[in-house]
Amino acid sequence: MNENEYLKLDNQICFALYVCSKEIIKKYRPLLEPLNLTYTSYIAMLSLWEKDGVTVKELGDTLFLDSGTLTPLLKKLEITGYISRKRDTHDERNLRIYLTEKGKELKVRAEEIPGNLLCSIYTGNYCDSSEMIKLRDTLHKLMRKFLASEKSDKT
Amino acid sequence: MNENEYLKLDNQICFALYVCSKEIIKKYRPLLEPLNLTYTSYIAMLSLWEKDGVTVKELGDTLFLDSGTLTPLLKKLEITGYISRKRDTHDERNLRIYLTEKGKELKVRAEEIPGNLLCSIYTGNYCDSSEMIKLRDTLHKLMRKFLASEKSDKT
DNA sequence: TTAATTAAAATTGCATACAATTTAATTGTA
DNA sequence: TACAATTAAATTGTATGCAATTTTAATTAA
Repeated sequence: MNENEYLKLDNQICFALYVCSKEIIKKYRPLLEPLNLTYTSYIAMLSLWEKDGVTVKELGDTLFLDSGTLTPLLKKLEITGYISRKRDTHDERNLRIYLTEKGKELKVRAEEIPGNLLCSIYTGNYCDSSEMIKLRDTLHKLMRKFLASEKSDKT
Repeated sequence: MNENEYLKLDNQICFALYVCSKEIIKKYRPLLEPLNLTYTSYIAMLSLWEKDGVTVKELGDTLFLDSGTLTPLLKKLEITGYISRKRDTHDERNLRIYLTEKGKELKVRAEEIPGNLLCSIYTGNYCDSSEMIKLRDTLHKLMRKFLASEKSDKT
């Protein structure tokens, strides 16, 4: 690849990631709207369905989001009635997020979403399942790198 | 993969794309700041360095962005002095974007960015170059799918 | 034990993204 | 030729994202 090629849009991995991420998120919209969720609140719920009672900090570490994004998002989820926000009794700095009954019940309705979404992506013969698994694994390797480099930033 | 697994965050390809895209864009920031560019204005410049004189619509098709995002972005690039915006003489609906001399000169300074960025991602032994090429190819397949599905949306 | 430091959320300000609507220009058609 | 339909930008409104700062609580060190 010569000098000039490096600036070509087609060679930018980040641009491809950016486009694919945005386009898939657009496809989530009609599936999430009936549940009163946006994509960001959806991944927050996914995380909480796996483990709730976590602090904003812990949730942010999992979702790669900071309090500037999470605070208003979680306030809305509380208003919608899916979660409650309570200060930790032992350390008042921590705000802990708990699923409400309504929030727990939502999981059942959410279960059909991944399948519906995959339908709109997989169909056709562009990508087979093994290629998607390989994709996910490569991305997870990258994510682990970001986690590691964030730690070293603090040093 | 059983029912419950589908909602696990680790199995969401979109979440992995979303995180990787955001984290890489963060790494661009310090490299782009000296050039007075944000990530979005950077990809707009990348596209214009390949081909300028295009309409907002054409640029939007290339970047997967709409006029709601591009109009304010391009106005800023015009103020910075990298581009000029001129209505097409033959069809006044079209706004054509041209690089200024300053905008063309910027390309030289931008040439070191892809290399610097890759350094901050590749280093270590998590991802080798062939894996990144495979990643890019898979993402390009997905992008072509999005293009195709957008066309069919209009039908 | 108090002052300095650290830590977690919240806040502020700026830059996207995009759906939906509006405005202006062009095209197709009766 | 009028006029409806279409098209391209721009505008409006909502929801992020994140850097930087502020606020409050807890911890550490003098």
